[in-house]
Amino acid sequence: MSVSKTIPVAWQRTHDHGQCIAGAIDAAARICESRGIRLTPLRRRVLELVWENHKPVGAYGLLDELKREHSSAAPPTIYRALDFLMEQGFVHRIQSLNAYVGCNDPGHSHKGIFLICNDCGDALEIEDKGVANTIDRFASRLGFLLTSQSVEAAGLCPGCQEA
Amino acid sequence: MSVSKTIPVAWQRTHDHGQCIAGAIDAAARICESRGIRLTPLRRRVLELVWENHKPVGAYGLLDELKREHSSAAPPTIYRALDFLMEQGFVHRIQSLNAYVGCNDPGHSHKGIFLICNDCGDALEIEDKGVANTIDRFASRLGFLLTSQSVEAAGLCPGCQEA
DNA sequence: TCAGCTTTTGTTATCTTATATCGTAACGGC
DNA sequence: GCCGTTACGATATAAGATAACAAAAGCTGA
Repeated sequence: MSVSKTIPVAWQRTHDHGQCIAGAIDAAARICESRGIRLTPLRRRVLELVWENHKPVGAYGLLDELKREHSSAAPPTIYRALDFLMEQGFVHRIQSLNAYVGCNDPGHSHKGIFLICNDCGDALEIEDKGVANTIDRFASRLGFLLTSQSVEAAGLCPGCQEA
Repeated sequence: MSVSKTIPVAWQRTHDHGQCIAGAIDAAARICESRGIRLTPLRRRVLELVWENHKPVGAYGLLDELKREHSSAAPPTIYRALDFLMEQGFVHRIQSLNAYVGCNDPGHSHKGIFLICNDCGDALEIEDKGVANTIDRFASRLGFLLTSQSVEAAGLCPGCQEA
């Protein structure tokens, strides 16, 4: 894969999928192993499908793909798998899109930021402590006990601005 | 309204609704006036309904309330009104709840943070430049052109922790 | 090994949220 | 008063998510 000079590398990371999928699945498998839980064929396949789309995908999009090879699949099939994958931190849900995307860095804190392109639909996950810490400070100042947070920003990615 | 000593005042702001509704409607009316757009009776009523619930409300919840007095209301009625109110910055959408809430401070930047209580369902809007600026910096560093952002944190508010 | 438990998946139905589409009515400038 | 624009009415349907219960698969220990 060649890297354009006009587009920051960090943005392109999302597009660099070829080998990433296998890596992500392997990582998930190892994590499951170490946690003593089961990455069943179904769950593994859904995780693959999430990664094979290089963009956030809706649950029913995944379901359509899964049905091609697994005709018994129904909405609960997908949602159960996604719930599992999210609990384990392998997949993120993009709230503003009702869509799901593979986590670049499972095992980590999951307090990332998503930059979502309104044109091409791609989403870049940024790991950052700064925003999360600011939110933490606000919460504790107000006596609020945090359990999760979601930071999403939408706009136009470098590639789509050119067009 | 009395202010508990164990709960930070800022959190309680959300609950102080009595006079706020009229104020919010008036503010919206003035802003519409100055922008040369129309706060029709329907739109005004939907804005009131949003405020009358002191928590984020779903579109179909609003629709049920609207139907009582306006039997012709249907989903598009509510969604059109909400779209208008959001465009004008009078109402926020809470992505993680698919729900809508009045904006404490229309006319302002709309780069707030929401702290959402998983127990009582209340949402506190915090105006903060820090998080927004951090996101802006990330975006411009990556060449991303921002148009909107959504920062939501969930957990337990002070009141619900006591229980 | 197989009985009994836990976890996962199958199956059907239903619920919630949101849009598409097309027709009609109200408003506002000229 | 005409006419373009904007707003609303009405129906249908898409899209997203969950409830509830049955069946199968995997694990565990006698």
